Formats: sequence, structure tokens, C-alpha cells
Amino acid sequence: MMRRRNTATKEAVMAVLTNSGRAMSQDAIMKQMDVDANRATIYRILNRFCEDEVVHKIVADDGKQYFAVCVKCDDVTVPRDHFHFRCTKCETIECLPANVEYSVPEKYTVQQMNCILIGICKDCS
Amino acid sequence: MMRRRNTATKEAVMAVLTNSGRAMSQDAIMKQMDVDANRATIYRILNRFCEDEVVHKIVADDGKQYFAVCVKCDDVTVPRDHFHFRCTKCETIECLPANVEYSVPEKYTVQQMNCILIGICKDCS
DNA sequence: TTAAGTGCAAAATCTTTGCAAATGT
DNA sequence: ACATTTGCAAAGATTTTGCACTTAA
Repeated sequence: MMRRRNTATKEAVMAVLTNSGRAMSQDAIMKQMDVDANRATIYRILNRFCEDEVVHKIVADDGKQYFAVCVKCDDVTVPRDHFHFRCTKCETIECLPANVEYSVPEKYTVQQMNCILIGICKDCS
Repeated sequence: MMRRRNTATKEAVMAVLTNSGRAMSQDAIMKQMDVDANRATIYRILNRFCEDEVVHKIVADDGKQYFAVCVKCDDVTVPRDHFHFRCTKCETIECLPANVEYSVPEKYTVQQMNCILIGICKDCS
């Protein structure tokens, strides 16, 4: 296992994610950061966060990756086991409290999920 | 509303989708087709199918678009209201019979969904 | 000191688009 | 006839990678 270092960029990425409380794209994160950083670096930081399981990644129906810190990241049996919601008006993506309840046919094993509901959020309705 | 025409390419795309019974990427569809066609054309055909609601599109966690004809396409209240399953071994994506049961907080409206379970399918387990 | 992190530029993917030519009805 | 469909090539967008340089510990 790799020994992580603390860097300003890493802190900045985490700060942005933490206080947005939402799932954000690399692009959106970069725009909000108070320190300059390279795109590739941000992706690398985000991917390291995912490896370390302090952030989870979801892929939205636009094909883009979004990253979120989530209290629910701890203590789950299946990664990303909750619904995400993308609002088509404000274009924000957030983690919903509800866990995904699923049932699969015989002999299927679920290891992961990526579930997004799309519509209008409370702030836009 | 646009008047659709029948073309060999369109038929070929539909034939491939129908008898695969799975969700396929443009790439995979093209490889299976018995007539030559341009990539862009295939995308355009697929998007027309989606408009006409004879095919539905899902975006998998690899960020790619997959297209499927599905009996469940008829008569649904919310588009793509069933789970999809991606097998990490055989890399196929299929529609599962189970509908997605969800609950959202107050004032949220769901118009669409994109839900994928990832794991090992019956054929690979 | 030295492994981990970064910047830059380039590559790799996937998807869409503009336009002129071809074709179904 | 003429609106729809197609091919081609180019553009767009997002994400990853190789490599040399920098930096945290």
C-alpha cells in the first residue's frame, strides 16, 4: 500500500468536495479551487481518494465522472449503494439518503452499482 | 414529426440489437452488422430509435452509451425504469426484469433513470 | 534521500456535427 | 421532387499516460 503525502492541491480538492456536499466533476472542482492545479493532477488526486475510499465516483448519464465525499462511504457492503440524483435544471448531482434495493435473478452477484435518478430537485421545483 | 425511411443500415442495426437481446455499444453493433456503415450513421440511427422509443439508451459506468430494444420499453411511466446489469467478466450488459423501486425526498420529481448493477452474471459464475 | 506527487503535452476514447452527395417515397 | 439519410472528415469533450521535474517526509 502506497504512503500518501499531504499536498496543498490535495487539501484544496478535498475542501471543495467537502463543502459542496455534492458530486462534482473534475471541471467543476477545478473552477472552485483556490489554488491552481493541473487537470491531470486533479484526476490523479480524485482517483487516489477513490482507492482510499474516502470519495466515491459515479458516472452520470452524460457519461462524465462525478466525485463525492459521502458519510455513507463508510460501512457499506456494496460500493455506491445509494441513489444519486441529477437535476436537469440546476445540473447538480447529489447523493440521496435512500439505499438502492435490488433483486437479481439466480446466480447473479452484485459487487458494485451506479444508480442515478434524473429529474427536478427540491430547489428547482 | 419527421417521416422515417427504411434503409438497409437501419434494418441491420435493428436486427443486431434484436437478436442479441442485450444492450450494445455502437462499436459492438457495428462489428456484428452484415452491411457496412459509417460510425456516425449508426449513432444517428440509434438516436432516432431512441427518439421513437423503440430502443432505450443507458450509460454504463465506463461512460459509454449502450442501446437495447426491450419489451419493457412499451408501457412504462418512467423511461428505463428497470435495472441493467454489467458483467465484469464477459462485459455484457443486459436488462434485468426487476423494476427500480425508489423513493426520493419531498419535492423531488423523477423523470428518468439510469441504474446499473455491476458484478458477475449467471453465465460467468 | 527517495518515493510520491505534479505539470505539460500528447494520446486515447467516444460521440457529435457540417456539408455535399445519395436515396427512399 | 424533395426531405431524409448517409459518408467523410473534422471537431469536441473527457480522461489517461509518459516523462522529467519537484517536493513532502
